[in-house]
Amino acid sequence: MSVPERGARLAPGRDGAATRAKIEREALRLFARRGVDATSVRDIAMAVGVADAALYRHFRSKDDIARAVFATHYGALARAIHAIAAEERPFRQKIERLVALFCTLFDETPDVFAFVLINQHAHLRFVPDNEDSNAVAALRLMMKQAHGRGEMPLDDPDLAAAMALGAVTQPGIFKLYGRLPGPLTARLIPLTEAALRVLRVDG
Amino acid sequence: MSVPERGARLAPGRDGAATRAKIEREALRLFARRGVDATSVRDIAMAVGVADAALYRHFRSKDDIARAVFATHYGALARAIHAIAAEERPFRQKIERLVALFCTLFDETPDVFAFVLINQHAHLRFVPDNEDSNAVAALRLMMKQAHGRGEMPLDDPDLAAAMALGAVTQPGIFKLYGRLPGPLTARLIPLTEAALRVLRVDG
DNA sequence: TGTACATCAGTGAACGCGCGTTCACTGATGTAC
DNA sequence: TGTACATCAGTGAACGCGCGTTCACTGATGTAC
Repeated sequence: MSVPERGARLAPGRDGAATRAKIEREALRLFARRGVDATSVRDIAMAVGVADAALYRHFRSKDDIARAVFATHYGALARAIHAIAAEERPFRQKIERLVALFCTLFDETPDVFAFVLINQHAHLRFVPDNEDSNAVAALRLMMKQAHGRGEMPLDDPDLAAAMALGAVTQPGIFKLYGRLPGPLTARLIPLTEAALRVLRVDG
Repeated sequence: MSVPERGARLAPGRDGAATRAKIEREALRLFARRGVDATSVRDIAMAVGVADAALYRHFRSKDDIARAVFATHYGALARAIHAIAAEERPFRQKIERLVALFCTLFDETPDVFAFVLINQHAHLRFVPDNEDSNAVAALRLMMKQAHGRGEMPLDDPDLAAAMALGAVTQPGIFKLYGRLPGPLTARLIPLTEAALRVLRVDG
């Protein structure tokens, strides 16, 4: 057959795209739990079930793996925020949806949350400052729009974004340390309320 | 002389306590800017102006240096917060003083802020959970007290501490990334206002 | 359909580098008598 | 005060380990004619 059928059986571990995806998945898991530096190339290879050298068929270096994992998840977050910003709704509802997005992200994929949070310091300087790649730029845009439309009184979009973001993510960090029990989604109402009050959008 | 006078001249680099202090100082600077893993023992020794092996006269290992630096500054922060919590004042004023403390800390010693922030993940699990060693425990106590006295309505001290802490520290992180210009002290009023509103202490 | 060749995803072994740490040693300062 | 010894803060060289990465090679799959 010239074109492989969907789901065609290949020799075990011979599907390149699947292996690459598995490398990203296992690397995320290990990076999130131990940190990038404490995770060796051999650790990742062992988790994937291949020899160390096989990783270099899919990525140019260990750093390349870390960058790819970060770009994937941080970019997805940025686009999700940007999509909410672009919706036709009152600002108040956008904030509600945003807080729900963060809580869901945290509860369903805590590894993504932990990895992005801890590694932002290392990677953020290489992320372009546009709303489709940079979650913070997307947040900033949302604040700027809301202020321009008279829906939010704070006139500094960066400060507004920082304060609201912190009020929501810091509880996530506390949860990582075991200081807050239960799913974050259970705190949806107080967290949304806090974000709205920081931004002075309440009544 | 049997007891060295204060300020007595020793042979250059022969004052043990001074060298130890300088190691902690230079290690903090390097750890804050590059991270612990990216800083080698040789880097620290070179910054101090001694041979690598000399560090081992003062610390048992590189990790011991990192732990000492973290304990020093994180402990000082915890005690400062605890001292504010213990003052005889209205809660509102305590929050004002707390936000001022964070802003001053950030503006005057950004290396301390960056180091503690980035390395909390690695060290916090070894910090005891009492108000004199753990900044978060001190904050928690302050929230619990305020709620007990009817000065702050939120009944979950951990969640309250997390949300207020995040609203204030995240702008500091933005400043580290160059997203917020000028000293943080210049934002004292909006930051205090944000913290008070998160905690529903405003009027 | 068969044959020859290219490509692709994998292997195991090795390489060299930088790292944290240890070693034997030095010389200045402190202490005992 | 002088002498003998202990302690302390430093040195330069070396060690071994684990790391990221490279290498030559293998065998399965895809492609051309």
